[in-house]
Amino acid sequence: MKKDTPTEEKIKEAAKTVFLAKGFEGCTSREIANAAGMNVALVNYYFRSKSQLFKLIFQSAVEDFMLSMVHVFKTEQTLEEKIRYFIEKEYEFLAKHQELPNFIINEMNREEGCSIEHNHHFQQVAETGIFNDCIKAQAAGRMREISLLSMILLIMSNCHYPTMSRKLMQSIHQISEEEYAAQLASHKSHVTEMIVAYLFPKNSNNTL
Amino acid sequence: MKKDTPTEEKIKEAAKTVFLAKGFEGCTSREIANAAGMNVALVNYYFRSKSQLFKLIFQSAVEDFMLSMVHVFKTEQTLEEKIRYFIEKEYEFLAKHQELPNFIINEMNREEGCSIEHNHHFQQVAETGIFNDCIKAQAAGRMREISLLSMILLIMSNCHYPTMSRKLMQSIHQISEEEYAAQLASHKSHVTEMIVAYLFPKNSNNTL
DNA sequence: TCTTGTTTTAAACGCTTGTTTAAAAAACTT
DNA sequence: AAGTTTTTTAAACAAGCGTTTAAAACAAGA
Repeated sequence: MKKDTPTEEKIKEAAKTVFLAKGFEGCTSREIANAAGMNVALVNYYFRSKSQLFKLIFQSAVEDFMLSMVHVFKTEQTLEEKIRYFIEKEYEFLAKHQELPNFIINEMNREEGCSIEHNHHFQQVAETGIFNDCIKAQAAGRMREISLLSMILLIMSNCHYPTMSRKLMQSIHQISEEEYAAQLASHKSHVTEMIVAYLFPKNSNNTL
Repeated sequence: MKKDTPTEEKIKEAAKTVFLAKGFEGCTSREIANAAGMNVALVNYYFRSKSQLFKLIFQSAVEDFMLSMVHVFKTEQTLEEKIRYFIEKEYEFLAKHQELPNFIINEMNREEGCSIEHNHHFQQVAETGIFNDCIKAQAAGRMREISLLSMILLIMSNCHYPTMSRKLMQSIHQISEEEYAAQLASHKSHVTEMIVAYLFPKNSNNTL
């Protein structure tokens, strides 16, 4: 992997910012070039086309996304601790990368949109052994019988949606950016306790 | 409210389909006109501009969205029953209008995007008394202490996200549209039990 | 049937889009 | 320093965009 030129790097950075904020169709090549302080032609000189550049950014966004999971699941903890820690880290990560879930989901839904490179990333997550741990825990009766998909959906839904619907919720409840961020912090605890209580029902020390 | 002409109606219908599928920036005036089998100029003749037409569609989408809630909350049931029934109806509704949550959330996030008309719709939901019921139930200790925003987030997250992330989840788990739809059905039960168990912790008959 | 007003059409408008070009500037190489 | 390659530039390209126009087609009343 040879090093990128400074120009190449600046364009990539600008592209990431602009694409994440506005999506592929919501911005122009010139907008990206301006954000990078470069000539428009350089976008095509270094990346051939707008869509080629987008694919690059999209793949790296998916990578960011997945790597934050892998890191958590590699730790030495009980399954329940891992899930608690994961939700914690996910909220932390999403606070820094607010547009990421929407960006990925939109792009996947778009016609002629990018697809995720042959589940290579998901493979990495699987290799942490997290899913095997779940299956074992279920067999031992320590964890509720639930499909992996459902489990992932439960966790993702309650982590991603609150960030994705930020503007909608602010509008509905008439609250500011800061108030919403504060609400998210307490929501995170609810989410954690709710999911843990549901997935590990034997630990019935879950009152108020 | 005077009746629309057939042409006007056809364009609106086509616009709803196209806008919901591709978003404002993802489609063209000509695309909408073609879908309606009409001349491009008619879009401007009847609706002045593409964005004016979009605003119309957006507002009606928000209305659909909210009215499905109002209907459920007006029924005569206990709070717990209402929430169960709501999740049931919401999954049913979303199966028919898959693009709706993404459409609204995207539009709210877009710069220069539409905003929701001064919480008029949310007011309607509030008028069903559902929120007062919650506050009362919390005061009586029948319901967990949790902010209204958090409660709404819990329910919305677990209803909307599974539909919104359909393509992403299919790609990750390598399953077909039909398989995913089937999984959603069983996921709905998990979501219902999990949320009800968390919101009404005294009914501790929630084992496996 | 002629007149008036409305609806529909094809064509054009000016502008922006992604991309290419050909020349200028800068950076290496020997 | 001269020659060669790489990088950057301003300008242009065709295509597509939202919108307007002016004429044609249609409808309704007198």
